Amino acid sequence: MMQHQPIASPESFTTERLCQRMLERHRDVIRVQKDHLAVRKLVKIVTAALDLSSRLGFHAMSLRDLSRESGVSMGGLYSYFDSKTTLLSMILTEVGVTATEVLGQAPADVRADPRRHLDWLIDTHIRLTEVMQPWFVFAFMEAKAFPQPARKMAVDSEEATEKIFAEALRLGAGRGLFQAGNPELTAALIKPLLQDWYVKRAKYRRRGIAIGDYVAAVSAFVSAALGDRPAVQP
Amino acid sequence: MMQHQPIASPESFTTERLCQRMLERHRDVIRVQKDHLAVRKLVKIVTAALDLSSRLGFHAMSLRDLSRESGVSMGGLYSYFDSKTTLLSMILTEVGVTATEVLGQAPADVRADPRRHLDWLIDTHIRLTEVMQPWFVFAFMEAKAFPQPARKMAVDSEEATEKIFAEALRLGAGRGLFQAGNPELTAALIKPLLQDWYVKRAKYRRRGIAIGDYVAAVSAFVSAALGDRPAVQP
DNA sequence: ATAATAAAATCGAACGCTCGCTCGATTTTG
DNA sequence: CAAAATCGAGCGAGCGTTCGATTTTATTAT
Repeated sequence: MMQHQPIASPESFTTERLCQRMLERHRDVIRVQKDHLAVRKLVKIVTAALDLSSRLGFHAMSLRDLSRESGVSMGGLYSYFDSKTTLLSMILTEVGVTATEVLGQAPADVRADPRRHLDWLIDTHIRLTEVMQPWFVFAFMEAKAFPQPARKMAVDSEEATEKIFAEALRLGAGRGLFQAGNPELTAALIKPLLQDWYVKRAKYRRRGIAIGDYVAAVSAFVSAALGDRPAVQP
Repeated sequence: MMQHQPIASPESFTTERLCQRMLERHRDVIRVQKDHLAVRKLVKIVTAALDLSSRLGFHAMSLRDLSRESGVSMGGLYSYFDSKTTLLSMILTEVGVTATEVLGQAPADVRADPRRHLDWLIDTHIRLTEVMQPWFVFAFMEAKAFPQPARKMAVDSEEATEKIFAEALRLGAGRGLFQAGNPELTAALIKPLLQDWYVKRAKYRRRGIAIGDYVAAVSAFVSAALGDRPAVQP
């Protein structure tokens, strides 16, 4: 608990840690008091919820399904949320907060160089969504079913990410590194390239494309589009 | 009925025509016999279904919602499908078939030039999904809820589209027009750029980005990434 | 034109079932 | 042995679906 925590890298976001953060954030709703018990069950519940939702969608998942799959009784579930919709919001919140937090944490020296910053953003985004794949798919697919406040948060989180990209592009264009006539539009086009990795994860797995290949491909694709000449031996 | 039909352009796929095709394809399930009556109601039902689904998802839409919104009674709905799942499949089938059909119809002279073919594919894909936006969003979002056969069709349709892109890329690379080391992966990266236009349609509308701007941006982005130098005055 | 009529299309109340959710009884924990 | 955590049967509401009654449609006879 008190141990020193390194700067959060994508890999550090295990389900366990995410559920810990979830517990802290929703202490008012979660009625179980002992942390170690609460986290242990939360992991079971959230894991089952993400799994069931990914198969048929959150709405199609009944709480009886969730109870069976997680091994927590119907009544027990309601010690962790006060409605099915609250569970939805809790998961989404965690995704939004984490994404914004991680992507805003580029080291100063990386941020100073727009070219490196862009590569760092691409790499970090893809690696984070790889580690939290079920979470991100959930947020992406169920976003429309959110209650108003959570929904706005999802949109804001998406826009925040795009802003970070647009800022790096603008800075790079200002220094004559990129041809980015319209940084906002270019950032908007980079986003779906990153999202495809988790939205269509099964496709890339089927084709045997590893995460490193994908990062490299997106990175090359983007920098070529920006007018960066690919690195060649002199 | 007997009138001469031009080569299908994206714009020709009105809801009315799509429902006509839907009727022909599902004559065995649809119990209404008079075509003009059937098409008129199908338009109402499908329009309402796409609208309601886009708001909360297909599963969350009850048939009472659909009945109210479409103006067709509960019993009446069941003259047009034999289960809620069948309605889902009917809409998906129409999307898959139409996409494959339209994108495979590039004129011979266009197909002969990989550069033009690529631009044609980008332009046609975006314009088709613009005209059929609710349909494509539906297929994209509800794909996981499909019964096995319809689901496979969705995946196949997606792969078919990508194959057409990969083929053009391979041809162009062979002629030394593009740097496309891995046509499959490049095609896989182009796809989400096209999908973003309909999946995040609201975002682009909010930002005042017109379809022509988007087509141009994707086209420029892709050809830059492929090593095509942007056209400049000599 | 109009009225009569059989077929087609439409309707909506009713059925059985499953849903989200609650709460008193029971088990586990420290 | 309290307090905390967990359980699962039971509640009312709303679901997808059905089906006999009713209205609309297209055709025929006047």
